Amino acid sequence: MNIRTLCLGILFFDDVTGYEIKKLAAEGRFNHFIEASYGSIYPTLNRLTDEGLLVWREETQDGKPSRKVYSITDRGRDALFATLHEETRPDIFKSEFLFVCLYSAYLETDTLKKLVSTQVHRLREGLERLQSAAQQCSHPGSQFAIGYGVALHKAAIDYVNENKHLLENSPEIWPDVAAQ
Amino acid sequence: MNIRTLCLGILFFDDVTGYEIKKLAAEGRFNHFIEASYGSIYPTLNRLTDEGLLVWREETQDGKPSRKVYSITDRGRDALFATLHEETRPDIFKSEFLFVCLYSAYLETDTLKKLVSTQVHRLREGLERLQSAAQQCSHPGSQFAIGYGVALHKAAIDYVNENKHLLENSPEIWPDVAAQ
DNA sequence: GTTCACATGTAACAGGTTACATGATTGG
DNA sequence: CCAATCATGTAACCTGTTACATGTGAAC
Repeated sequence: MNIRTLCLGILFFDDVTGYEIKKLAAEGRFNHFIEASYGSIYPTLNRLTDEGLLVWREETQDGKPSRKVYSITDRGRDALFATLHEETRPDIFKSEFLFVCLYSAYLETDTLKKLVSTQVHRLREGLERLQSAAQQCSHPGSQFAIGYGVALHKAAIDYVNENKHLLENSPEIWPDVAAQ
Repeated sequence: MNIRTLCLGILFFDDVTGYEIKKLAAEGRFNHFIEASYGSIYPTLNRLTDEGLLVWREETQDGKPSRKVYSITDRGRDALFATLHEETRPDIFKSEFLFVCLYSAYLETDTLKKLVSTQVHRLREGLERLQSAAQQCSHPGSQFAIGYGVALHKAAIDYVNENKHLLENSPEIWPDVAAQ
């Protein structure tokens, strides 16, 4: 999913600024399956505007800098839906955590304990973000997508808690540690 | 997880060729959380060799082209373990499937049915790949990592099967479809 | 005879990120 | 006064993919 489609997709729901797109991607209904930086968002918004898929208006606010609020155009909606009808590419999952786990038999108990606790902590944070996003979006597609994330986060937390002993006791390497 | 570390990580377990690294990343114990193309693997192997982290030998085989079999050096192992001790970056999950789901209320029933069946099909394939990898790797770290993937794939399949009605019936848009 | 699996590699390109640059206003 | 939040943007860089280029031998 590229930044271009993300911008169109967010602007389909709401008129927002580049700044807010980053927030929504990090915290809103998109939070668990997409990411974006300012360095990609702002140039993309300008390009989409040049192409006539977006328009913007300047909004002055007191107490805050003025901002460029973008809206999607009819042509923008068409472009979005053309993309939505293309065949989806497979999901991408990358995990440094699991990579390190492969070498658990060769790592110190402290390293492994920290690795696991960091992962569980991140999963719990992710779960909380999802649950707070779920309260803000009532419409069915978003509920489905957030529910998917919740289900996977819960499954991951449960799995790690039930199986972390496979990592942390390494009888081949530290029999004394395993014995305690 | 970059290709450099992937190469070192695979070569820690076995002496292999660039061609096999791609296969292992796609089918072996790494299959669900990493990806790599030849265009990144071959230049990386050459660079790691220049840096003294790998060595290679030519193996002639009858019936097949000769091949360059790489081995990790002591310095390569050191570099790998230095990386394994760095703080892991959070997992990355990207899903065009979930993105499209957000717009379910605006998509045709056929499009949604195909979307869901493609996703379930891919998840089942992924699950099979994981289960066949599990049979090949007995050591604890790999079992943990593969088990994590299995747990998440199963959770995803269950979630989609139990909740796809949220996507496919869109009463706001097609009341007649919802009524049947 | 042509397709498949094996095998290695390059070059152009795409799609990002990171760090930098700027600046207003609020709250501690 | 300093940090944080809001707000926009650029430029250099990095990492990796795609497409191309090449070649062997087996199986059908």
